[in-house]
Amino acid sequence: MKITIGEIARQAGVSTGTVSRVINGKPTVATDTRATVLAVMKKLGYEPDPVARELSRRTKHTLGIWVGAGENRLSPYFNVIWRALLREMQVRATQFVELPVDLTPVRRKLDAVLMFHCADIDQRLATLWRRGVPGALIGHHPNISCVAPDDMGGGRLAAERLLALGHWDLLHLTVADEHQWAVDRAAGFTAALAEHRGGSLAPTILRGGGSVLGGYRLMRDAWLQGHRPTGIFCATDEMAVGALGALADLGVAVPEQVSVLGFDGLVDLYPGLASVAQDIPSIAHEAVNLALNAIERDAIRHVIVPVQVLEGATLGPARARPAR
Amino acid sequence: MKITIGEIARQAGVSTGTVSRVINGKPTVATDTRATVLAVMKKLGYEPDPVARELSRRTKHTLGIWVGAGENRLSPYFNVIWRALLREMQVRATQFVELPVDLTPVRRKLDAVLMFHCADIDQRLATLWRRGVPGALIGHHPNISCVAPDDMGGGRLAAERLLALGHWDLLHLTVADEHQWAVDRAAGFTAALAEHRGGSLAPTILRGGGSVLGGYRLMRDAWLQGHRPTGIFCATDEMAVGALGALADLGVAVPEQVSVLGFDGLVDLYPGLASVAQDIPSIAHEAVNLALNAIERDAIRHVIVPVQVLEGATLGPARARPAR
DNA sequence: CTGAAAGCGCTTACAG
DNA sequence: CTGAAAGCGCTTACAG
Repeated sequence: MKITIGEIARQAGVSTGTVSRVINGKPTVATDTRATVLAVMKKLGYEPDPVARELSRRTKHTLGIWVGAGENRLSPYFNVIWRALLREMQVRATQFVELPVDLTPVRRKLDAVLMFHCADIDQRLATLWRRGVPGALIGHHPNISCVAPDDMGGGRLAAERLLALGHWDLLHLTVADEHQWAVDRAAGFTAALAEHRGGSLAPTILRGGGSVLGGYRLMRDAWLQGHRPTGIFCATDEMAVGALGALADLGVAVPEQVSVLGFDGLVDLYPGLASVAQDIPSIAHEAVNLALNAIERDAIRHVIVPVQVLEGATLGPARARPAR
Repeated sequence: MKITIGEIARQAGVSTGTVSRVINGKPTVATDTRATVLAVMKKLGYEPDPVARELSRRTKHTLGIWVGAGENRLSPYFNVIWRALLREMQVRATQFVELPVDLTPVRRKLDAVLMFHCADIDQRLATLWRRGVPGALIGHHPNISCVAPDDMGGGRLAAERLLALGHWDLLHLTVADEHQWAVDRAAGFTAALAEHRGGSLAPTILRGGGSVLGGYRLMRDAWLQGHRPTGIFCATDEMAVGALGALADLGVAVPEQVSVLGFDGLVDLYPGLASVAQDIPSIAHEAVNLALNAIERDAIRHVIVPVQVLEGATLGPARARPAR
């Protein structure tokens, strides 16, 4: 039998109204009443039915997702985070609508808008402000609640992992466009290498397209121009896949001759790909949280979600350093 | 004011129960009563509230989506169809769960399962049959309701479009794996070329990986081996993007020297890409329909959704044929 | 701080 | 074939 609010109320000896209040964190509940109810809920493993909540709430929450014009909606990363967002909203039974790039004709009432960081973010925030719609952002901005992966820390982790494997000639492939995440990943990587105890190292940084083909071309051209790195850190897994493709075409053995480390954690992209993984479910969870909180005009919060290195077959010890 | 079932009932002069019955297509409604209600619904632009339906339905429908082990869940195509499916289920307020490759440990009751065609489809159908779970398939199979794009017809359309532009040396890039859709696209393409009034043509067919990189390599190698087609038909847009990348690297002008036509209609993948477009929203709609109908043990149906050629900048008239 | 009650928009036995 | 009524699982004024 599905366990409902009524059952909780019965076992806790209170009314369903009170149970509802504790579920929704209303302040008007006595501390010990709250404790009792919470205890019963936990004991029974109760979870509110999102469908019922949505139906009974007078004003339904609908969240708009506003994707920038430049965002590649077909990229694997976007794919994964999009699914995570939808799943999150499904759990909360929140309606969502994907907003067109041009918001002008949208008449529908939006309770809040979730955005990805994009070039014209300031303009977008102004638009929302004008319409009085609160929002949250996946990315960085001082004037709005944000959530982002720890790009800088991830860059450091990448460096540390490669250093631990003895790598001494590092290449960083990243995107030509000035994305904050790309800047941060490169900065973290560079900083950690500079601080290396075994002697300060500076990576070669090459910039190009962020897709598989971009990574392919960067890697191929770098190799043909004589670059012979021991370790390669790519700003995205897509670029890493491209780089691996180029290395394969060039007959370079991975990881024997060179190690490759990606960023994002989309290991399904390539069997055995090592990557600095984002915690995408957490990012999605926080993002929806922030957007929903923004409806209540909560304080602006900035959340940084940790990343971690996923080991893989593309990572190995560095080849020996030639005697100087 | 939101328009509800009660308002319809009032204006149609019937009870809400009756309105509900016509909404749900129950047979026990008089023909003219049904007509009246339908008319009022249309006049008011009424749409049932999916949340309310879901809540009041005694047994909630939950649809499982069972993705094959070999399916690339990060591909743009999968991406798009997945989103279309979720949107469809959102509209119907149907719960959905993504099923693990191994169904054995799944205890949750599934009302129906939606699958993509995959290598071990027979085995999967047997599993469902054993568990008494109905299903539907995106792809082809005689024993279950299916929906698929018109792959064969799309192959023909591709040929006809290229012939109309005067192309006379055709290359078809496709996947090495024996997917039914790939077989059908190639078959339609080949058949239409063979029937060409200006004289029967046979395309060169090259097989490789289905990704961007696969298309890149096939195209590059073909060109380096001396192939000089006037028109190229790729079995997927991803391959087309790869082929375009290779042509760019080789300094071949598109469409002046060679035309490229993809398949799927994911034009966001590459600005100006011409493609035989699938009607993905319709496919998703039909798929969810079939799965839901399967719950009622409806007859097996096979639906083929039409495709159409999307023009684009990668398509142009063929270069002149050298005198023989 | 808390309870009793109405209501969200639909569906579905139960009668007739 | 159709209506009246109960109910899905919650939330929220309204009283107290």
